[in-house]
Amino acid sequence: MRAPGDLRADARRNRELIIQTARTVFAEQGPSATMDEIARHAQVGAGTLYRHFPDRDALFHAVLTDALERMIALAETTRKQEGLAWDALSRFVEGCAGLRLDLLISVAGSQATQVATTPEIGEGRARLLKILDQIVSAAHDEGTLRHDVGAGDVMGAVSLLIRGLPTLPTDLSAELKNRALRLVLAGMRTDPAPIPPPVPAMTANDLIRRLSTTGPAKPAT
Amino acid sequence: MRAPGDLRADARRNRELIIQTARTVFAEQGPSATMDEIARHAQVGAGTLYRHFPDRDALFHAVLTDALERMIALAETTRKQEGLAWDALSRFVEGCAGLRLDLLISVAGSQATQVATTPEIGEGRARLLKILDQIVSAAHDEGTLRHDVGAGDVMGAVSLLIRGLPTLPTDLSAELKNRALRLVLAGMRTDPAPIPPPVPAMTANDLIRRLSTTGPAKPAT
DNA sequence: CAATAATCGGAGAAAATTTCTCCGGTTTTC
DNA sequence: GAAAACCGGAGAAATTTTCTCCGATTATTG
Repeated sequence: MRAPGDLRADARRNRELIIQTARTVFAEQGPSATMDEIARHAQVGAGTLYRHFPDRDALFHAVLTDALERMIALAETTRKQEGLAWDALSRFVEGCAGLRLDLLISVAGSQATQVATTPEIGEGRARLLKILDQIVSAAHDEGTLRHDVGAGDVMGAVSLLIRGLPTLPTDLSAELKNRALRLVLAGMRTDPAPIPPPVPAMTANDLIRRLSTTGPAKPAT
Repeated sequence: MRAPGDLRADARRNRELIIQTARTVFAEQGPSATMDEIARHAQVGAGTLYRHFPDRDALFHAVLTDALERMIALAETTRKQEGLAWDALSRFVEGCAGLRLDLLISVAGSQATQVATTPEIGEGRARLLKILDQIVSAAHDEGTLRHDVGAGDVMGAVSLLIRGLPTLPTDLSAELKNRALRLVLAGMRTDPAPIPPPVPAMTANDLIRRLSTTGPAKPAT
């Protein structure tokens, strides 16, 4: 017998799937992405989406909460696991990119939706920024992070870059995003990065060539 | 007597106003921003908008062409005026931010709209990237720009950052964008930047405080 | 393995949004 | 100061989005 409030296995799976999918869709399209679009991306019927989340705000809130939890977990993990604060910081930033933990942190601060002003969300955000602040301070003390770079700068840069360029082919968008992220990290160091990774440059021709291939994945009409 | 095709003074003014406004709206909301929204931002009636541009594609094309021209002009100017290629590069990047010459360059390469595949646009883009490539090469030779950073990286970073975070209060969005831009530029240097500008860091508390104020400017309902 | 209960998917009506025209009023030009 | 060109925005038509309903499907229990 399942306790009330427990979901059936497939229901729980779907709920999770929807949240994860919605995060990337919200991240790319902003908080007004349509419900049907999210359902389509998650390959789930509209009914399923609405059963789990009565309206956009409910979904948005769930996504926000989930994303915050993940980011907090990520920040705490890296802080504990890495000896050097700098490594914790860069792993956090890269982790955010990998998980597509997105601009949500900033959307959460705006009046874009009612839900975003929830005390719960504000609290989570404050908690995250506090941890990030500790990492940043440690990196300052350590001498690896520029002193004119704060936790707000880190969050800001992540929020800006993480979205990618949804109108571009997916892989190109991802690559440009990662390269820009690397540059930001390099720019945050006091010294030239110890191992400037010898990735070849993306030249004008590289870009042009890859722009002329197919566009972003479009849902079937 | 005006030649046919010449517009009356007020018409020309409005046309220009619409293009400039549409650029920032497209940049923030993507190529599917609604016509009415653009009209509202430009403080112009819908009729006026449609008289000048029969449909979204026409407007989008005009915006794209205009943006390309400005970017090309900007690139050429900085290249001529600045002795150091690095200075030309950073002035170009900052100029793009200031003019909100935006992700359009990348949208132009996708299949987001039919119009984006126009030969005219592709040609302009290639021209811009060629100039940028020259600046980048010069900066490489000069020893100021990392060799693993190409013109594609510069364009990519600009496109990613320039959009800002439209869901945030305008001034906060602008500041975060500018700070991130500076970090990217710093990250592109071979050496630590000669004058690491002593702007105070944006701390976690700074960010939280400014997130709790009013959201982005919303049009009157 | 069957019975049962919960969940799924998607068609489609209702609501909301967007497009785009039309015309009375205003501004520019000669 | 008259004529031609342009402006603005109300609102009908078209499109998009929301959200419900129910037959089909899938998980769970004994």
